[in-house]
This record gives sequence, C-alpha cells and structure tokens, in this order.
Amino acid sequence: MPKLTTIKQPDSLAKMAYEAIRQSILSGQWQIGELYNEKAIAADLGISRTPVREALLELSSQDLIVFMPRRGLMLNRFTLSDVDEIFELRKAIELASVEKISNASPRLDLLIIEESLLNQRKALKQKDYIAFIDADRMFHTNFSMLTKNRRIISIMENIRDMICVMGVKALSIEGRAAKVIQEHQAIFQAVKEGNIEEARKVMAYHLDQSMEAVMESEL
Amino acid sequence: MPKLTTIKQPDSLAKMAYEAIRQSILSGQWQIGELYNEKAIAADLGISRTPVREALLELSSQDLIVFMPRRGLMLNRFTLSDVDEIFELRKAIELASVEKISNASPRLDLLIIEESLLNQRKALKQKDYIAFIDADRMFHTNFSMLTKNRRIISIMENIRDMICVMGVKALSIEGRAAKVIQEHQAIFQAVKEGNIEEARKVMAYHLDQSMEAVMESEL
DNA sequence: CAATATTTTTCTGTATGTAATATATTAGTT
DNA sequence: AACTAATATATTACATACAGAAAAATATTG
Repeated sequence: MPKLTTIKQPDSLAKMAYEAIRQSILSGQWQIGELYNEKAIAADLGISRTPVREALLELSSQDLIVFMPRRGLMLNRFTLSDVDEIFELRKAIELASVEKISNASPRLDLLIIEESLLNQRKALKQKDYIAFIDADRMFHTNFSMLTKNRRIISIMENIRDMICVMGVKALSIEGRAAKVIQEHQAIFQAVKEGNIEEARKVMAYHLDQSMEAVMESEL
Repeated sequence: MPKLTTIKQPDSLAKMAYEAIRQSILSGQWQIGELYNEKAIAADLGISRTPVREALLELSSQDLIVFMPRRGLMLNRFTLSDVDEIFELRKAIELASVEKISNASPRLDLLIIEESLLNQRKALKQKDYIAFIDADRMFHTNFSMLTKNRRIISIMENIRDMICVMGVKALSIEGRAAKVIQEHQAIFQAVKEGNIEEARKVMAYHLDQSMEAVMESEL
C-alpha cells in the first residue's frame, strides 16, 4: 500500500489554460452565439490542444460552455428555465449560509461583510459602475466564504460565473442598484442581530428580486 | 452566426468510459488506498488512454477520485471534515427540495414517494439488505427528481456517489434501519399534509442522524 | 440561373509518442 | 548495519498524428 503523503500539485498547463480561458470568458471577450475551436485557443495560448481540451471539458462541466460535436464550442446560452433552476439552487445554498453565519460565534466576520457594504455605497455615490458590481460580488462571496465549506464556496463561485456569462446588466436597471444596497443592508442587519428567521426572509426576498431583474434584462 | 440546432451527441468513448469507471467504483470494485493508472484502465476497457483520461478528470472534479501526480490515482479518502461539508450542502439542498415539494400542487408525486417507503418496509421485513439500501437511495432520489431541477438532481447524485465511496455501512448499525424508516415516514407525512415547517424539521433531523451514523461507522 | 452533386476544408475525437519526474531499487561508503 | 548516492522503473503531462464527420466551396446538370 502506497504512502499517503499529500503531494503539492504543481501548476499544470491544463490548470493555467483553465484559468486563462475562464478569465477571458468572464471578462466578456467571448461573443454569445460565436463558434470557437480548440486549435485556435491552443495557438493563442502557445500550447498544444491537449491541456486546452482538458480546460474546456472542465468549463463545460461547469455549464459555462457547450461542445457542439464536430463543430466547435460556444458560450452556453441560458434559457429562462436555466435561470430559474440556477436561482433555486442559489437560494437553497445562500439561505443555509446566511442561517449558519447568523449563528456563528466569532462576530469578527461581520466586519468583512460591513466593509463590502460600505464599498458598495461609495461606488454608487461615485457612480462607479464597475466598482459597484465588484462590491456586489464581494458581498455574496463573503457569505459563502464565511461558511468555510469548500464545496459551498465552489458551487457559489460557479453560480456567479454562470450569471456573469448570462451577460446581464441587471444592475443597470433604473433604480435597481439603490434597492440592492437596501436589501444588502437588511440582510446584514438581521445577521448582526442573530435573527435567523428575518435573515432568511430578507435574503430570500433579495434573491427573488435579483432573479426578476436578471430575467427582465435578459429579454 | 451559426445555426443553433440542438445536435444529438453520439455516445463518445469518453462518456462510456466515464459510466463504466463510475459503476465499477460504486459497485465497490476499487480498493481504498490502492493506486490505479490510466494505462491499465484503458487496456481493460479496450480503448486508448485519451478518453479514459477525460473520464477520470470528470470523476476527479466530482471528488470521487484524486490524481497523485506521476503516481497514479486513487479513491478519494474522505475526512470527517469532508463528511461535515457534504452533509451541510446536502441539508441545504434537501431542505429546499422538501419545502418545494410540500408546496407543489400535483399531489400525484406523493404516490412515488409512498411506494419507495413501502418497498423499504418490505425489504426490512425480509431482511434484504441490498433491497433496503436501494429503497433508501430511491426515497431520496425521488425527492430530488420531484424538484425537476436538473442542477439539484445532479448535485444530489454526486453527493450520493461520494457517500457511497465512503464505503459506509451506516445502515448496518444496530437498529438504524428501523429508525430510518420511521424518519422517512415522518417526512412523508409532513409533505403529504403540506406542513412545510414540520417537513423541514423532520428532514433536518433525519439528515443529522444520517451524518452521525456515517461518521460513527467511518471510524 | 437554380438546384443538386461533388470535392475540399475544417475541426473534433481518439490514438500514440516522448520527455520529465516521483518513487523504488541497488550499489557504495563508513 | 545504516545511511547516502546513483540508477532504474513506472506513470503521468503534454505534444503530435490521424481518421471521420460536418460544413463550406466548387463543379455539374437541367
């Protein structure tokens, strides 16, 4: 029986390719409906098709891209029913997260959340759209991080990636940004007070509103 | 811009390899702690290493196996903290599922769940261990299927696979099987009555008990 | 000129080749 | 005998090769 020493995985080309491609997708460089191919991506990254293919398989199992057999690959085009499914899953996980965090003892964590709230307010005041989205993402990222559950963290990361690929400009809907801040504030308040029922309620409301905004801006 | 006709994916060797390897793992043919390698698996399946590698990458991203660089691969050896994480995630999802189903209007669904309950009782009476485990799996599978949320269904499937790989004989703990049936009955009852609060409560209790049984039998 | 048949091109899915590296084995030294 | 260094072995990680299928381009026919 072999030893069980934990081996540090050196950064493989496949992992680097995965991150590179993921970032290029998230930063909006991939057009929806456009066909891409392994060879071009490999050439672009200066490596062979093999590690690129591995990266693409991973991205495909995360539902960001879809393989069109013998044709190429494209960004996943999410349907309304996809959005519904994704937000249902998100709700299940974020409600559980908010519940866990409301219960947690080291209230230091709260500072982290509060900071992202402040950043978001500042961004809105300065009308810095990019910074606002960043802070929004941070607010929710903090919640999953605070669960300290790696599986929850990674599913939530994937959900945020999918929402990003939807290409939504939900936050640019008139008045939505201000409401988002109010909702975040309400969530933070309830968590701070340790009021679990209220925390779940306002988080659920916030996610329902977000989904509606996404669907609205999608059509 | 290319057409968007949905193309039927022919069963690729990679997909077949994935299912074959997954089944051989779930049916207990892989020993924990043992090293395996791509070449041998490929030879075994009569195909080349490439599709085997793709299948293994998928299984690894599902946390069933781990790659040991330049050494081979083995079954994932779950720690207590893994078990904790997995059950936390499971709880988040199954609580949401049970809530959704309690609310659902076409109560036909209930028949399906009731049937798996009856099967489980029968299996216990006949002391058919295999059938009992099957019915147990079926009971929970039904819940995720009834959500009609493909993402929830696939995460739950993965969770069940991981629990299977843990190699637990939790259900063989003295008296546990009978208690499982009681707990399932209580869940079914609450769902039938549309009593959401109660349904969540008894499902949470059931999952806590299950996790304890898993951890107990793991050590 | 339109419609169909044929050829060419493109791109994947799979197979195979190769260099690097972690471990096991052996030899050598004190 | 115990420890170290050198060598061998096993196995991936990546590159490359190739066949087959779909799409695009071209030729052919009515």
